[in-house]
Amino acid sequence: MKTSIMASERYSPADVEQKWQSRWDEAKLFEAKSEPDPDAPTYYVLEMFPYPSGRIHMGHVRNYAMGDVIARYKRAKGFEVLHPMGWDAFGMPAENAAMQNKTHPKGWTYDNIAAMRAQLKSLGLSLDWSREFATCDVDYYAQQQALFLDFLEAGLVTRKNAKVNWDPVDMTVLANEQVIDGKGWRSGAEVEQRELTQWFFKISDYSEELLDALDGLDEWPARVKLMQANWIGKSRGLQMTFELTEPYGELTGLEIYTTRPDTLAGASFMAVAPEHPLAVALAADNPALAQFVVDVRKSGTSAEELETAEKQGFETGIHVKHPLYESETLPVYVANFVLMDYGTGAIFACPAHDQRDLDFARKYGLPVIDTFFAMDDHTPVENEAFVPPKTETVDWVNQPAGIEKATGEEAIEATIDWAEKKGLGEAKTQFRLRDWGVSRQRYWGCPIPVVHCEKCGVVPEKKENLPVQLPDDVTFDIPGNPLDRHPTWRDCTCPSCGGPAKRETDTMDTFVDSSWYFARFADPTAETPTNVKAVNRWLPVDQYIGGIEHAILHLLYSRFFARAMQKTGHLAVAEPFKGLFTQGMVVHETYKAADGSWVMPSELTISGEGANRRAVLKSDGSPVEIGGIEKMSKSKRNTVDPDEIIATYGADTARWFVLSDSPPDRDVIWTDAGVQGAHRFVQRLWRLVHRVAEGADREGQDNGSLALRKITHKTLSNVDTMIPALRNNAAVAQIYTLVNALEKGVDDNSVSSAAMREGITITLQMIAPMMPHLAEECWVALGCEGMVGDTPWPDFDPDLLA
RNA sequence: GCCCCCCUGGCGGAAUUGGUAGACGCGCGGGAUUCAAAAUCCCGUUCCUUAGGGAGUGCCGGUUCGAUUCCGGCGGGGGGCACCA
Repeated sequence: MKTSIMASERYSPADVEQKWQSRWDEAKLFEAKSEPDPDAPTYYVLEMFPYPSGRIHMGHVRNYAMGDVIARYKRAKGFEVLHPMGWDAFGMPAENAAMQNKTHPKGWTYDNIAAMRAQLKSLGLSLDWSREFATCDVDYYAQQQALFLDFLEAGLVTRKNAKVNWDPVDMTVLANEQVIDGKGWRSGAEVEQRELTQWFFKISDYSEELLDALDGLDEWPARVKLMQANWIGKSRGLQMTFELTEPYGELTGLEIYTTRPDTLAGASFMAVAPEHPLAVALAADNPALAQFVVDVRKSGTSAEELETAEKQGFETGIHVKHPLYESETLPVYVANFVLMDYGTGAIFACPAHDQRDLDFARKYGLPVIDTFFAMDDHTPVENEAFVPPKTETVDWVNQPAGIEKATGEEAIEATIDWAEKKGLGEAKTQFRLRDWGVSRQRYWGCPIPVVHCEKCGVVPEKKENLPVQLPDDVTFDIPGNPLDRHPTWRDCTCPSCGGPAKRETDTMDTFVDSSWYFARFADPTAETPTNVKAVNRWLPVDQYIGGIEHAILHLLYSRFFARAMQKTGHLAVAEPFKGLFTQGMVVHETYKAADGSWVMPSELTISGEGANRRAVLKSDGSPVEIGGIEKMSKSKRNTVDPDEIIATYGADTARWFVLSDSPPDRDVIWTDAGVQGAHRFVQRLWRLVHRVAEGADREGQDNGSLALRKITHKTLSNVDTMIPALRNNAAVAQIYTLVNALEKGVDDNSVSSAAMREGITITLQMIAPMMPHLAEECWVALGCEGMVGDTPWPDFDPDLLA
């Protein structure tokens, strides 16, 4: 059957794209085989799975288009490819929607998934939909509960008290970023600091390993590794005890931690955290101190508040001996700027060399000792502390270890040695990384599978009793966790003594759900968390792609989880993601109407250019201010709906545009002109293919054939290195150059039909990962065999590269 | 405050290891086609210029036969962490 299409006819994506999506489906082209050829190399490409908010946005289009290029390319290269999709489906938005719209989180979530699945399918992604799951599927969270129990048994989970932000109206714990100006972001209620017993994963046991193993991740962006290293925050210092001048009860000394023992000679006072055992003990007998502790606690823990919070202290009347000068003593304060959960919760303060200590010293009239550097231009410390440089050599005076000329680092090491020899303290490595608190006082999450028994205490649920399933009959008409007030759900039998008991009503942080989903994709129906054989065949993920905003939490938690799963026998590898790529955002200009409201791009007309660009409302022609280029967001109304773009130009144009303009790790600016340019190329290629097809039997003069073949193979060689490096913008530019040459060859009839056909065929194979529908349709128009999506990647001829 | 990254035409950006700066696209200018438009095609497009050239990758300096690329300083923009002692 031959369809005759005139070269003047325009390519119509609407007619074509769905057809090819169905054909790929029918051929099960993208399903990873369950019994694969053991000799075939495997490749696991994964994009961070979406939260089912309701509709996809351009960021999704970019993310999934990038992954799809790799997946289709590797497939053509002969790899057995796993490219799955799922849904990060638990979380607060579903509950907020339930409260606002009187829906049920479950219905809301699954409706959203259905809508977004259809949208994703319209993009023509080479996804293995047979492996799809949502983290709120009972089958998934049941296995997550099994994992939790295994972790608990392996000593990777602990239960302890933690200070949290408590919203007394919504009756829930809030994350720091949900506290705005000391008030709950939803309720507006004054947030309280509460101490609650919470479940924690002991990620801090792995601080050293998570840090060291970063070195081995050579396919990760250096930036992400650095951010994780900073977050883990390893520091070396001295832990030492300052002797009290007279014992307080049992206590004879105050243990502190410092990373700058070299500044010991400048010590002027001591400070302990309000939660420090010494402070607590003193407060018991001292109402003024007790009141001080309460006052200090009232202030929030958010970043902004801490930044502006003034240093506050309470003089305890207790003193310690100065370790260097027998005759001197140092007063001990309780201070709001000392953190209980870092180091020992107590510090020695050296105001001359630490800004915080200086601020405190000036406020409370404490001495500032700045005489122990023989700096040439030594100026006395006033209101700015002098921080001794770590890597520059300076002259020291009165240095405890007797140092005279050394860098800060050398001085620190020498002082630690000195202190160890004198028996004052010992070298100690501290990490900033804290244990991961996973308890959430929420309904729409994975129930923590433990039981509270009056007789036995906290008891893990038995595995055979899993899953602990969320009840469907809950209401959201009053604040708080519906699980807490459910009439019967909490009632259960103690797995230990068989007596009556109550279920834990906290659910897990949704970051837990996303910390192992990549392993579940290897066999999403396994009756254990992972099918060990399958998971070890596919993992680690060869190429993981997602936003930089997950550089720390999600990626670090997943790295911890892989280790925990390794320890509990669910996984063989410690690092889940071999290659990582963090893509930039899709950004767009913003527009503001005269009344200050944001205006959507589709509501206005733009004319002129440069300084003369003007925007007016389509409705009434009133002027609109053109604002900055920002991340697409609903609040700024600068979004472009993928559905509309697909309806107007087709999925291929949208994909081509987000892949072409900007380097993949940078932001791409969405512009109408850019999309039209991308679409212009779609039509150009379509016309070119037909001109070649129609001229197939016409012999060219052939004097341009060799030159064209050289360009063809050079382009192929370049694209072949650019696609695996995700340098799609560069690959696109290469393809443009080739297409320009092909058009020229057709125009001046200077190329043999064989060389022309080779050029156009290779072009189609190169664009197939990016614009798969167009490539298939052109493939047919040229009369090529089978589907281009099922055709091996072409080899370039090295002889033609010179 | 600490840590890190970036800076190339009107715009997004190319330039494999230090070797022809500005590929490719967008925009813009001119032209062709058209009754006209859309669509399409062709030519031009870093700046200055006395038309022979000259300058040029944020600025100043250095290394080098040669620097967008390496080193030092300054300026501008962006990001991460943050009372972490």
